[in-house]
Amino acid sequence: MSKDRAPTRIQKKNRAAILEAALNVFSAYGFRGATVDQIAAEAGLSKPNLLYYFPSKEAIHTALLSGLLEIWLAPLHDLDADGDPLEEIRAYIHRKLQMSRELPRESRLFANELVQGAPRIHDALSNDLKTLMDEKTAILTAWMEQGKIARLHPYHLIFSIWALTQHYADFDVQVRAILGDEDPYEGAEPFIDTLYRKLLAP
Amino acid sequence: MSKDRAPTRIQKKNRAAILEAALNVFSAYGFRGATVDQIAAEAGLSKPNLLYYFPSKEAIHTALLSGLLEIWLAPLHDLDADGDPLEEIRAYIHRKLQMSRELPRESRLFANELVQGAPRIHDALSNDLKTLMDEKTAILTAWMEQGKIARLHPYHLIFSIWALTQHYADFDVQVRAILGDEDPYEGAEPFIDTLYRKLLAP
DNA sequence: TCTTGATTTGACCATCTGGTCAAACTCACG
DNA sequence: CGTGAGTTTGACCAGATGGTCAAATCAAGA
Repeated sequence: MSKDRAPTRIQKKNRAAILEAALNVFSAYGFRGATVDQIAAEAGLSKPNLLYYFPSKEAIHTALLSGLLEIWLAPLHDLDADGDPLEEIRAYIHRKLQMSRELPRESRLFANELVQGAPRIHDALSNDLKTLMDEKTAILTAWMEQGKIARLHPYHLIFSIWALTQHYADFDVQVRAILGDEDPYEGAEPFIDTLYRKLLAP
Repeated sequence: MSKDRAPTRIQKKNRAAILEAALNVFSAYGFRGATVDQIAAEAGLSKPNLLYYFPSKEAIHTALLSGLLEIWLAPLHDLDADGDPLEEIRAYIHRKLQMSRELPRESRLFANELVQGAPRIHDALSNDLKTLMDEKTAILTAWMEQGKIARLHPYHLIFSIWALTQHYADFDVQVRAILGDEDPYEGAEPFIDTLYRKLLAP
């Protein structure tokens, strides 16, 4: 592979195809359960060809995760201290729920990693995520002290939003086994909205 | 192994040791990520000896899951139509949260399975779980119609309880990366209690 | 104690899996 | 075109993994 040149047309196409395929396979089977052959087949490449673009299975996984982490945390990043408290939080919830609906594979990719102790993203959790959390919970705390929203444990407030929204992507099979044909998000959206409206009222 | 006789002392001990070891390993690495050698070592047996008690890796996993499913659904089973609505629900939440705290491995065992599409317990979800859900949501709906609790989508109400309680077991690493030394359940218990108190008020 | 069934194990096997490599092929550009 | 860099592949390898088996060891009742 070229040393440091700008990526060729083919490189761009194949790298993208590999990451897309890896997202499918890793999110469905976990790191250990996924095989390089499977990813290669799904990307329409031979295994050696895939390994021409990424040095190892681990490298693909890392590239995927770090590439997606930013997207994943973006909604929380957007929480604005200067906006209307209730509206900001509701917007955050709305974006998170939308992400569960539109990016369920990404959600399950992280879920797989987390359930198994996050061996490959432990650092990102303790650094990037922790920092972002501290920053945003400070905003929540300020709102609480100003009496703009109910006084609650700010960390658990965020946890609850994560839990409620990602549940629908991560445990999709279970939700659908119970709801049958009913669209999960049809009911989830108003339910969660009501929940936080009641919870956050000062 | 004996055909159908009562299990010997040794059989009892070893089967129990295997299931205990398998719970550790499967919950931490998922089905595919776990190895028979690892389970055998953790159970203090040689691999062939382990396979003398269970015919295959799959069989161990199945035995574990079906053996635990009952325990797992017990709290919901206990929800009593004749009790006080709010107290019944709060007691259910309390039991679920306690299970997350005391049986995190079991929670992650199911989480691993669910995130990956529940290939091995799909039937149990559509049958046992679905049946139990329908039965219990009927109770909730009745309570709502009697004006004893707020009118909400009963399925999503249960989902929310699952999501909020299991989050602490399943994504333990993430929670701890953020809370540091603080005991997650210390804050979670009152937070969740407050949440449902506000949510369910008619 | 002796015997018989239960238990344990070392050696082994087939398959899968991540990864390598040299050779072949393709493409873009002068 | 021709050429060199970029791309692709068949063949291959070492180690891991699930599982088998015959032989050895152990335990408990007659």
